Amino acid sequence: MDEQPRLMHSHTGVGMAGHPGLPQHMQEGTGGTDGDGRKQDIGDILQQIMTITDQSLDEAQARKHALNCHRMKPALFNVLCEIKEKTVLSIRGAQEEEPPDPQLMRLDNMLLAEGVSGPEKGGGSAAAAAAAAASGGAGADNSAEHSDYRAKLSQIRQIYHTELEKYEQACNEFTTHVMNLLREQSRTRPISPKEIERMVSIIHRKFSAIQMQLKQSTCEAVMILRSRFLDARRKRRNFNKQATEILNEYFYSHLSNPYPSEEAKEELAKKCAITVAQVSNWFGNKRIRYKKNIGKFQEEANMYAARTAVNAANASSHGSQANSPSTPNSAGSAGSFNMSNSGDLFMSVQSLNGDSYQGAQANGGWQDAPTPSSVTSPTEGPGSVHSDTSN
DNA sequence: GGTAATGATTGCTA
DNA sequence: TAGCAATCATTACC
Repeated sequence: MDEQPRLMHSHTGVGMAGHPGLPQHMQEGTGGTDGDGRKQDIGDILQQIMTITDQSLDEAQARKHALNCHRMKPALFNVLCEIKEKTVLSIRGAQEEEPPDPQLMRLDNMLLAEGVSGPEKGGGSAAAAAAAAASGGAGADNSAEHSDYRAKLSQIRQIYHTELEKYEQACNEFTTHVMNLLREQSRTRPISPKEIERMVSIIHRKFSAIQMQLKQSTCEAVMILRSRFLDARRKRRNFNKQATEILNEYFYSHLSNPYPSEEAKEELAKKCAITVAQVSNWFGNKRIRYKKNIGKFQEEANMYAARTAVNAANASSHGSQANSPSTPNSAGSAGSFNMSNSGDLFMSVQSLNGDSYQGAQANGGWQDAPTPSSVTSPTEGPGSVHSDTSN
């Protein structure tokens, strides 16, 4: 603001006539008496402006009014505006041409993808569906989780839009205020419409920085929500009874070597409607918990052994009726897992007969257990179990 | 609310 | 890289 007197002062010495920026009507007739008169006018105006601050308020007001009504005032303001454009504002102008902020673009894209900005339907539920699919959760619980996720996302969306509206309103109000102020001031100091425009864009940039903060916080909130939704550990569900039974059946029927092959894991996963990784986790947990407390699992082991024995017996009688005794995979509920004819079954039956069910433990905690394929081999019999335990 | 059970994760090892 | 051991976090049950 204080640059104005300096500008004026610097140009008073040069003289307005003949100045490259001087409008035609101010430059014409510089050689005649009319031209001298105009020079005198401009000199007077500038002199009055320069001394206006030395005067009392009333005097200054009166002088200001007189200046405003002066016939040369519009021309003088034009010149001053042009000078301003060519000096200070041109430097600023060069800095204004900035590419769109990549950070802001990322935030906008994310908010759009998550359904926070953009149309109400679609993004959010799509994200929820994707998240649910990624979590690997099954069936009934998902709908409740979805609605919970959507409700929370909707809350975030609502807060975001309310805040955004507030910012936009505040920005508009402030912009209007500044524009009015500058228009008002343009009566007493040289302010071009271009300069007002520039000021508006500066204000908008300041407010968009605030908007970016809002977008960033919203993105963070969505990220937290998503991570909570996706975090399987928080949303742990016990496997259903049938799945646990299938896994236990396999475990106790392969007690001498409870290490299912990849194929067996896949088969179990399919049967239990869980992932292969979950099958691996389950067997890992089961092995270690069984080993730590065999006594506790004794009853469970006996139960599954009895069940497997019954299944094997049924299958055997059924097989003899069908005249096909050499089809090991047909026996028992475990079907393709080949639980009949295994050494583990022999051990289980032994335990039913009152023997201690320590066979599996006797092989050194499975440290020297044979490979899964050898255990599940149809040719394997009780003898192979003893060879296992002998290790 | 306390506790056991259980599925998942992490760090380490062979 | 699979498996072990410890641990975490949640669920189920009392």
